[in-house]
Amino acid sequence: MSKKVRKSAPKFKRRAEARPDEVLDAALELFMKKGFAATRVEDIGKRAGISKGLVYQYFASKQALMEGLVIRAISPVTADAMKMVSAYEGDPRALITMMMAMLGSRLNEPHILAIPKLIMREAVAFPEIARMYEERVLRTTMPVLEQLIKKGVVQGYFRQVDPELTIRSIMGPLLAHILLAEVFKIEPQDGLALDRLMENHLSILFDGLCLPPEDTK
Amino acid sequence: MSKKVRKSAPKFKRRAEARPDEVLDAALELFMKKGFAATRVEDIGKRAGISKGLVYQYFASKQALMEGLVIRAISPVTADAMKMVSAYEGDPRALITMMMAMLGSRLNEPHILAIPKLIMREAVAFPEIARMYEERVLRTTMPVLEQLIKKGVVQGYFRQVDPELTIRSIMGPLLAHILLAEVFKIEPQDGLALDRLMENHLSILFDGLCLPPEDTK
Amino acid sequence: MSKKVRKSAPKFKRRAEARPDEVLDAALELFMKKGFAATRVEDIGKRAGISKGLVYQYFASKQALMEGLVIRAISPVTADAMKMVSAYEGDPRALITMMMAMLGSRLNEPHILAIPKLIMREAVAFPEIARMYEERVLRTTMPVLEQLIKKGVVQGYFRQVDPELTIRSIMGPLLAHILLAEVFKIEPQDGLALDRLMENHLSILFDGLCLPPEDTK
Amino acid sequence: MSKKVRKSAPKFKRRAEARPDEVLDAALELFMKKGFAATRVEDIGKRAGISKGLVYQYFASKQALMEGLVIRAISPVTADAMKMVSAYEGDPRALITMMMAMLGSRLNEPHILAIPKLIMREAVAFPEIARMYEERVLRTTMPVLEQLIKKGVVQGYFRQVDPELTIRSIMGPLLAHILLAEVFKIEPQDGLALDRLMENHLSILFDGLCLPPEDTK
DNA sequence: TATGAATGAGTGTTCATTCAT
DNA sequence: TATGAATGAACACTCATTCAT
Repeated sequence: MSKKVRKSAPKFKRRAEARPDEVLDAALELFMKKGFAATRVEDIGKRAGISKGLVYQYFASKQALMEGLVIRAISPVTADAMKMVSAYEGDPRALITMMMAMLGSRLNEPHILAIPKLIMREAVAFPEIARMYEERVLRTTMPVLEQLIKKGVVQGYFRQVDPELTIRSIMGPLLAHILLAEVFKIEPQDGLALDRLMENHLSILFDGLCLPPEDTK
Repeated sequence: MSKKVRKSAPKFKRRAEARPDEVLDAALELFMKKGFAATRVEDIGKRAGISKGLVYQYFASKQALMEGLVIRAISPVTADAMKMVSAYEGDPRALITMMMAMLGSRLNEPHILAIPKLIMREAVAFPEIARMYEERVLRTTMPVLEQLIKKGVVQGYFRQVDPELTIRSIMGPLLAHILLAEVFKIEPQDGLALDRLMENHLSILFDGLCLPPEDTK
Repeated sequence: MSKKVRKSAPKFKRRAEARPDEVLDAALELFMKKGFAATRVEDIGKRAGISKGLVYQYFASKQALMEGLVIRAISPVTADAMKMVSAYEGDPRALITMMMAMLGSRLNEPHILAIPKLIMREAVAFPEIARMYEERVLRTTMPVLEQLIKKGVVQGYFRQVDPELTIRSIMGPLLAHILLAEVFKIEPQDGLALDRLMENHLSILFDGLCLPPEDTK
Repeated sequence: MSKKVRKSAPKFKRRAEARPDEVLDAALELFMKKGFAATRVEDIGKRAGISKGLVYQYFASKQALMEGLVIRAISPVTADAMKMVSAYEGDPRALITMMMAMLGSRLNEPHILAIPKLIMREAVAFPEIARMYEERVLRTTMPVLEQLIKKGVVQGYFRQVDPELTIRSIMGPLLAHILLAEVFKIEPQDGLALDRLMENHLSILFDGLCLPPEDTK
């Protein structure tokens, strides 16, 4: 019974369509900056330019924001790229190089990069979300990439190697760099660094780290 | 790691010196399992077999527990291994292989592995800790490892490569595997997988992924 | 991470044993005065002389307070009185009169009366509690009371009447008075009123409202 | 009571006059089912087939809905019935029996019954409303009913009894039954039960519970 | 040293109420 | 007239931290 009547002048704004997306943007930004637990729903609202209560109009709970973030990020990632890859027929090295470059530049967009970073961080608190990400992203991409290696082996481009482990060798430094950069704020010349890392890395992968035997002689 | 809660007869007198360590063990276990924010100080005490209040006798705050964890983990890692490495003179490939094996087996101990994983996760909330870890661990090890590559190049074992980036190429898959395994619970045949991954990875690094030119002909 | 350190001087008190009971007393008082929904847990604590947080040490939730209230009230009511009744052998009118007097005086204690009044009010919001009350109190007392009427009929004290409905005729005005008094604040000379009501009521029940036939002639 | 939510084609033009009534119907239904506090204004609107905002066009606040409910219920009850009663001249037992029957059947209509039940429940939160109900309903009816008893005594139909208390004896079981039925969901054969209760009750009241003296002899 | 009772700041969430459209 | 987007006060509940014992 102790409801009080409004007293101060509220300022309304009204503009409903793009809101959920803006709220997700705000949530992502804050989750990244302070972590899920330390982010207040009210602050998400504030950053999205709306009130706390309106956030709940779009997302049923703070956790639903987290889920919404992942859902939104998952769809576009998967299908197209993989279709292209599985249709490719020539020298796999060219494709791998291209893909790594593309992936690198994609992951350079904070918007995209943020999601795997976020999942990585909050996976313990949200096992279902990590599972969902694995299911939808990893389970889709890994087999295709492994096929790529297998074809390369069959067609005589590569030595006999374990496809799955090789994929990990290829992707590993990229992921490790991203994740460590996240933690240790290696951001100044970030874009550059990533390109150079991948170039160096692929050159090693394809040519080997060691000097070729004939040069050694 | 697997401390049980003492409930009945305490041995003789509580060896108070070992306490902080047991508290840290408990904290580490819980921080790993549920994350820092979701772990209650009381539960840490319970797992260490003491009361909530006594935890505060040893650590001034929950955050101090986090710091204590990192402090404790940092010292032993650095010095010895690096001294050994910088003194090494022979074929760097052998040393790298050995080191990766050693690192892999060390990181297979959950006790050791937990710290970098924890830092990775909670770095956002504890920037100082991430900084401290970078300062004390990374800044010490990276230059030594880079020297190893440089020497390898100078002595004619390796091609001309960027030492820093190459270290990242070498370490990347190991780190990536560990971190992704963490998130996506790739644990069944974990130990094995890591060994095989490193073997495959180093073989690629050293020999190259591609078939040698004379075989191609 | 935004936990602040205590600043003001807290005053502790410490005295644990009788606390849950005191909390229930406070809760009962406030639930009666303002209703369940309008009562704040903090106010319950305040009235019990403790903090909000400590209330939760004893009762897991606000609703648990409600349940605790009913549990506490239920036990003493049932058994003893009913045992006495079922052992009684003489003129049931005397027993009924006595029981109504006793019931009336018991229900005059606000402590006792409050529970059925509370249940009545909040039953909609807590159907399980109403059910529990019915189960434990009504199901125990009604059959015994009906037996009393049946015996009275068998032993020639009463006319052939429906035992259950007759119990309701007997108890009805008492209950109705209590409940209406609650709502319409008929409290000034409450005690008196209730006694007089019961006396008048039982006299009517036993002798009938109408003049006896011989006086009518 | 059983208004359905209009979803599609609205008749012609909304007959705005009937709206407040429909809103009150919806409010009553929900207040009964879930209690005042647990009922959301939006749900009231939804059940009335209008929007939340429009509810506020008709009623200034949620509490005003409560008041409106009581206001609407109060008027029709009072005058007519009482006028009839005070004009009655014959054997008051017949009138009482008839009135109880009528009252019983009236109170069998959920629409009518709901108001006193609601007031009973929410009286604590709305003392003014309880007061209003007392003022307008009880203060009007009780004196008339008491007159009925007094006349019965004067005209030799009844023994010397306290009129007010006797009214309570007569009405008590009816009210008690209704209220307890409310709480404890005694609804299966409800209508029947009430009839039988009143029949049994009045028979006891008029003839007494005990066997008449001549039968005892 | 050791306990856990006690505190209260902090935050997720709800919902009555307002008002731009 | 009608809508529902928008607001923000209010409150249940948690838990780090303190301190009497």
